[in-house]
Formats: sequence, structure tokens, C-alpha cells
Amino acid sequence: MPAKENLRPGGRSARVQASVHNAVQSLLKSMDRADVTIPLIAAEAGVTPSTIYRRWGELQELLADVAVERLRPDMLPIDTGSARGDLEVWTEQYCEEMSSGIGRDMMRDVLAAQDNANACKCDAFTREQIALIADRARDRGEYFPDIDAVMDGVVAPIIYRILFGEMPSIERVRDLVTNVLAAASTRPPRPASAPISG
Amino acid sequence: MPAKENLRPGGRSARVQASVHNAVQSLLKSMDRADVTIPLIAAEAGVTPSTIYRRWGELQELLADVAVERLRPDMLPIDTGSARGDLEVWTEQYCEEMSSGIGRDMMRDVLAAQDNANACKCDAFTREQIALIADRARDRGEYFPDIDAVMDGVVAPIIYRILFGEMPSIERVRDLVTNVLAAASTRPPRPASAPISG
DNA sequence: TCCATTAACGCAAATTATTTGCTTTTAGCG
DNA sequence: CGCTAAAAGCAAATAATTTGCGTTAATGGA
Repeated sequence: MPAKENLRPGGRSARVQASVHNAVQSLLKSMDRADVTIPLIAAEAGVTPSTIYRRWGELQELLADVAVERLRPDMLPIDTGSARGDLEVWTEQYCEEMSSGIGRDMMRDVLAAQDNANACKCDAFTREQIALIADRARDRGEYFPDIDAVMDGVVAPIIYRILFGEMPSIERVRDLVTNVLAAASTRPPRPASAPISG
Repeated sequence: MPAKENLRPGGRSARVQASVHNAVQSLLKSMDRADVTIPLIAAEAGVTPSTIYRRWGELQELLADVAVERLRPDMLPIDTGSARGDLEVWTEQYCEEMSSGIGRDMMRDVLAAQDNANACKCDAFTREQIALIADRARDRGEYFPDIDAVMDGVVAPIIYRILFGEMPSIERVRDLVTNVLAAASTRPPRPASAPISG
């Protein structure tokens, strides 16, 4: 299950990794994911299959590895001038990305892998984006809820519905934001969680 | 991707399915899930591998199929005499089951499958259990929140955290229940969601 | 009850994927 | 610049998956 951590960062090793990642993305665009195999990826990347087997072990791990890179936020949350606006806009965009076919597939890939490190990374990405919005709100002197409250109140319901079969409507998403902002000003912060082992 | 729907319900076909399901459960108990293969399951079940390939297509679909059966609730929510008590007890038990190694593996199996019908089933199971608690509350004349509010406020945060790396503490779980019950009596019901296509 | 129909199964051969032992290349470092 | 070992390539061995075809038996109608 070791993926791209603790490997030689330079030269050929990095080139191979990039080439394999590109090959995966390219193949996923042009064909059904059920037909993507490791020998196929290897051919597309110009690498021998055993290299992929030794580095990623299974297709699932490689797909998770590629997916988490694509899920990494590539821009700052839009600054609308208010905490509510920032959170609303960010949430709507997040929901749209995640509920698209590609977003759902990537999430599935990340969750399907044996190694849950990639899932943790995705959670961290989301928290970072919300933290940026929160910081901005505090700089403006606005109140903003705890990150955990936003994760529970906004992110979790959206992701749950996407994973378990219903896509949330835009009205519901706005509602979630409204409720978490309303609750924030009337409830004390909540206790923290414990990290999971396996 | 057709799993066990629209197949001949009687005799041999049903026997084979039961035998394969049992074989999967038995093997998952005695060995690492990464080492469970279709030929192995076939041998344990006393069937030929091609039968499994033709019926389930991939190991992932079979695992999802078995997992969803194990996730089906096998008893009514405990009646504690009050809506709050019922929901608290049910939630704590649900959280415990889902965050155990077996529960997480089963959820992973269900979500990893191409076919999301099994995931929808799991969602439906959960909603049914909550609906039973809600019905009981109404029979007693107690107010009870909308099922969707409980899914968003209690179930989704628990599942999100289990999937994305943190196990919720019992205090947080109680908090979620408290909040959804508090909100229920002060907020109007929310609009419904739209089903997902793919 | 018996027969016709056909879905589902079993078997085995063909194909494809995965693992493994060994050799070659090259990144990292003194 | 040369050493060392991690990572890659290659090819043979093993294992999984697909497929064609004959057999079994569930279902439905006479």
C-alpha cells in the first residue's frame, strides 16, 4: 500500500510517477473505468507493468492516488465580502464538483482504497478551505462557526447524500449553510474527535 | 452488474447464492480481505469460479452484495420510553457498529461497487429505523424531527467521520442528537432532495 | 404429472493479469 | 567520481478471468 510517499523524489522515479499519473487520467477520460487495467496504464505510460505493481500494489491504490491529487483545491475560496457569501459560494461549488460524475468517481476511488490516508487528505483539504474562509471572517470582525460545526452541518450532509444515492438540491445546500451560521451564534463550540487507527 | 435481482428464485440458483454468501463471510472472518479471491470463494462454496464471474462480474460487486445483507437491521430500535432516549440509544449503537472494523469494511465494500444500488439500500435501512422511532414518538404525542433532518444532523456527520478518518466520540454523538432535537422544535421542515441518476 | 423451454451451472481451453527472480539503470551521497 | 542501494526493466512462472459448449434443473403450460 505504500504509494508515492518515501520514494526517491528525483529523476527517473519522479518521471515514472508523473507518466503513470498522466496515463491514468488520460485513460479515464477516454474509456470506461471498468476497462482500465494496469497493463493498459503501463503501456500508455511507457512503463513495464511490474513497476506499477511494485509501487502501488493494486489498481485501486493507484486510482486513489490519482484521485486525491485531482481533489486537491487549486484556488482560494472566492472572497464575496461576507462570511455568509463566502461559505455559500464555496459550498455550492464544492457540491457541484463532488456530485458530478467525475467527482463521485474520485471520491469512490479514494474511499475504496485499503489505505485510508488518501481519505484523510481529502478531509484535510476541505478543512483548509473552510479555515481560510473562517480566517477571513475573523479578519473582518465577523463571527464564524467552528470548523467542525461546518464539517458536520454542511460538508457531511452533502457528501453523505452524494455517496448514498441522492444529490442535494441547491435549496438544501443553502439551507445547510443558513442553519450552521444561525447555530454558530447561539451555541458553544463542540468537543474534538479522536483520530482513527486502522 | 446484475447481482441477485431478477434471477431464478428457486432451488439450485438460490442454493448457490446462499453458499457463495456464506463462503464470503466465512473467508472474511478467517483471513485478510486482500487475500480473498474469487477462485478461493468458489472453492469454499463448492461452485465453479465462472459461476461467480457470470453472476457478479467482479469481486467488488459480490462483496458489496454480501455487505449490504449484513448491514440490514435485524431488530427494532430499542424502546426507551422517550423520543430522545430512543434516538440516543439507536445512534450510539449505530455509530458503534459502523465504526468497528467490520462495519467500516462493509461500508467501504458497498461504496466501492460500481453499482450504487446497494448504497441506496443502506440509506433506506437507516431511514426505516429512524422512521420507526419517529412513529413511536408521534404515537406518544411527542414532537420528532423530519427524517431528513436526522439524516443530515446525526447520520451524515457520523458516517462522514468514519469514512474520512476520524471516529466520532460518544460525546459528539450525543451532541448531534441533542442539537437535532433542539432544532426540530424551532425550525420548519426542509424541502426534499432529487434522486441521482448514474 | 409430464414435457418443452431456457436460465443457470459445470468444465476446460484460451486469454489476460499478477507475481517473482534476476539484471540493469540511476538517484543520493561521501 | 565512484559506491550503494532503491527503483526500473525483462522474462518466466503462476494465478485469475473470459469464453465456448455441453449438461442440469427451475419454470410454465399442456
